[in-house]
Amino acid sequence: MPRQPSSQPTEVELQILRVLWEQGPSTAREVHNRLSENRDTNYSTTVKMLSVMLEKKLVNRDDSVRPQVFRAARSQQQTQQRMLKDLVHNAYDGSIGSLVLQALSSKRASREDLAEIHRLLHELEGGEK
Amino acid sequence: MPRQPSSQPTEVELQILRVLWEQGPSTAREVHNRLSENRDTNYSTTVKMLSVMLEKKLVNRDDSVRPQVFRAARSQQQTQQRMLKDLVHNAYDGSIGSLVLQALSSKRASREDLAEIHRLLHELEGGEK
DNA sequence: GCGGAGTAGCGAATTGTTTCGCTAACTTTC
DNA sequence: GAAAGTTAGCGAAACAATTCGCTACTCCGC
Repeated sequence: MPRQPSSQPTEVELQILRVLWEQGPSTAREVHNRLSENRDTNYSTTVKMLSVMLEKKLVNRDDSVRPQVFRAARSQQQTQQRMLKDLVHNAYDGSIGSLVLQALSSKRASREDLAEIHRLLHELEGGEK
Repeated sequence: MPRQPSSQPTEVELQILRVLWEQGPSTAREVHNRLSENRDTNYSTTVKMLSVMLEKKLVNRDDSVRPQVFRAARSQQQTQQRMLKDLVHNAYDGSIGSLVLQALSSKRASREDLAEIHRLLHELEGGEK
């Protein structure tokens, strides 16, 4: 019996998506240049990954220009959201709270983040009757 | 050129680990029974997965008793911690704060969780001079 | 100690991921 | 418009994850 496809971007795919999120729509060459700063990888591989990701609809491709331009199909936020949800579901028994608790206690967030979190927290608590 | 192994438990492995965390040290049969409540899987598969996980050191096995008993090699907390760290690193550019913000704003945690988070937050803020 | 039931494990098949060599097509430059 | 460089893409190889059939082993009750 076959196994079910994961639907989540893999590690390498995520690296490519991050490039696209960071520097916006890019050619294969541009993606590759950025990517090869951190990983030792061949241009062919980058192109292939992009074509695989195109099939999975993780990216879009604009064929009307040369060279072709790739875009992330989903925003970073959407993708994070989904991955986070998956993690909570798979590893935290669905409890966001316990994830947050662990995140906060394990390492420290920046001062600004803490303030922001505090603000948001008040809002949430206020929101509840 | 080969690629590097992931080091993180996969989805199925995680399911097995969750069984072990929840019901403690268990035989293959016990793991399987629990597992097959949710997924349609063969006993052979469970045994194989356990043996793969043994090689990866995700679980320990006590051979001195029959049938053999499996234990999770790491606690749920440790595992969560590591997965969380990975997610933050791979998808959130290392910013725990932004993960927490998203977690809190996207869905709501339970009332108790919120209170707990609030308490912890005070502590953290107080802790910083 | 034999037969049946459950346990342990190997090895192969299948699918998914990542890699890159090689070729073709297209662009630019002279 | 030919040579040189760049881009696009296919197909195969290497490896990882998941599945299960089949076999052998262990243990129990008789």
